[in-house]
Amino acid sequence: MSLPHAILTALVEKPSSGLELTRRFDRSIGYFWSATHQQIYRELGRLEAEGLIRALPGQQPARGQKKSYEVLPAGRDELARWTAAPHDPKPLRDTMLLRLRAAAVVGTAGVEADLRRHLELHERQLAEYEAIEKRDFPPGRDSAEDRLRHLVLRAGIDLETFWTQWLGRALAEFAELPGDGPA
Amino acid sequence: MSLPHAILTALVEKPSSGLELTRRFDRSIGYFWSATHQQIYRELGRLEAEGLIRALPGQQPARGQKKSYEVLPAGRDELARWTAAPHDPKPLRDTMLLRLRAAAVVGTAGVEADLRRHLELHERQLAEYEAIEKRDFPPGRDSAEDRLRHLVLRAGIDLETFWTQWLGRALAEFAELPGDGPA
DNA sequence: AGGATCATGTAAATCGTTACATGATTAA
DNA sequence: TTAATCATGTAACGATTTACATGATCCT
Repeated sequence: MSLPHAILTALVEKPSSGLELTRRFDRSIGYFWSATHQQIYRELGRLEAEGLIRALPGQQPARGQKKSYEVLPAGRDELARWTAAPHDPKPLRDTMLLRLRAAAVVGTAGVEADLRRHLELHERQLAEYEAIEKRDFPPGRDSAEDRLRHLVLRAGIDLETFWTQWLGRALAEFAELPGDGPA
Repeated sequence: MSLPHAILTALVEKPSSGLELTRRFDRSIGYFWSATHQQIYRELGRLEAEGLIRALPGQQPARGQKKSYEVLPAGRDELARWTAAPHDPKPLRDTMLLRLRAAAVVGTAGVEADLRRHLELHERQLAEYEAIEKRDFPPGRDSAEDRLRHLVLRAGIDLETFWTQWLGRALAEFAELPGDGPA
């Protein structure tokens, strides 16, 4: 039940159309919450029906016409309520870890190449986050919003750092391992 | 499409009944792939229908009767194929990070208590993983399977370490922040 | 005999992904 | 004028979650 609140957050930050939201969910928002345009349009419809957002006035609702939304007071209240409410952390679900556990019983053939590919992907992501940090959070300027957003970006940086280190360690292990046998 | 392969991995490690699998998905398997008993029973049915697993012979299929499964050769082949195939890493989706981003626009009231609660939960999880590491992976003994399983556990330990550190930093930020205003 | 727990399922709702459909705008 | 792209959707399916249902076994 987080997608509607991700959209509310994005719209409070800046009223947007469905496609603009989609773009933002591929960039900054997407660093901690991803969504496709199909999810976004469906959810925009629901949020509007519930009276939490509304289309900006002065726009005809024709298909193919741009339609921007803004958050209504009820939407802001709901977002504040959700943000303050306790939520349990979700258990981890990671395919690569599962594949390594599987490799322990069916053999390691083929996994190493994908470990290397993942390492490259995470290194690229890490470099992108660090560029954003340098650009958007220079030392000194620190409003409360800035510090919170910087904190979120730090989580992304630290997580990508973890993955690059762990994948490096995994590849080092593979180098020492015997062949591809099922054990 | 990873749940069937998580179940195959578990069953290759040791043939089990649905409830036994459920218990294992609350313990070791669950450290990187969680599943409820409803998912597990449904998937066991599918895997059996596809001829990848079978009920251990010599058991009547009555309701409420324990029924154990083992992996057939076709199941082991499918698991090896899936393990070797490339998979893209899934984008991050984390509720706490989203809530902090939301807090930047609707105010931080109430979040701090849950940050503290999460910190405790992650500290407990980290302690549990470290106890397992001490118990199951003493230095010296290192078969190929052991090294791979240890690697997976290390990921869990490092991830929990990241969270405890990041949550600590977040709480330190909150201590320096002004009141609960929407910015 | 009765209740707790073990064990296996069913049903319904929501969420997420993939594929497809359709109108509007812009540029060759 | 036609092709590409912008923009908004629909449809279908699979995965996940929550709630409920039911038989078997064990203990008192």
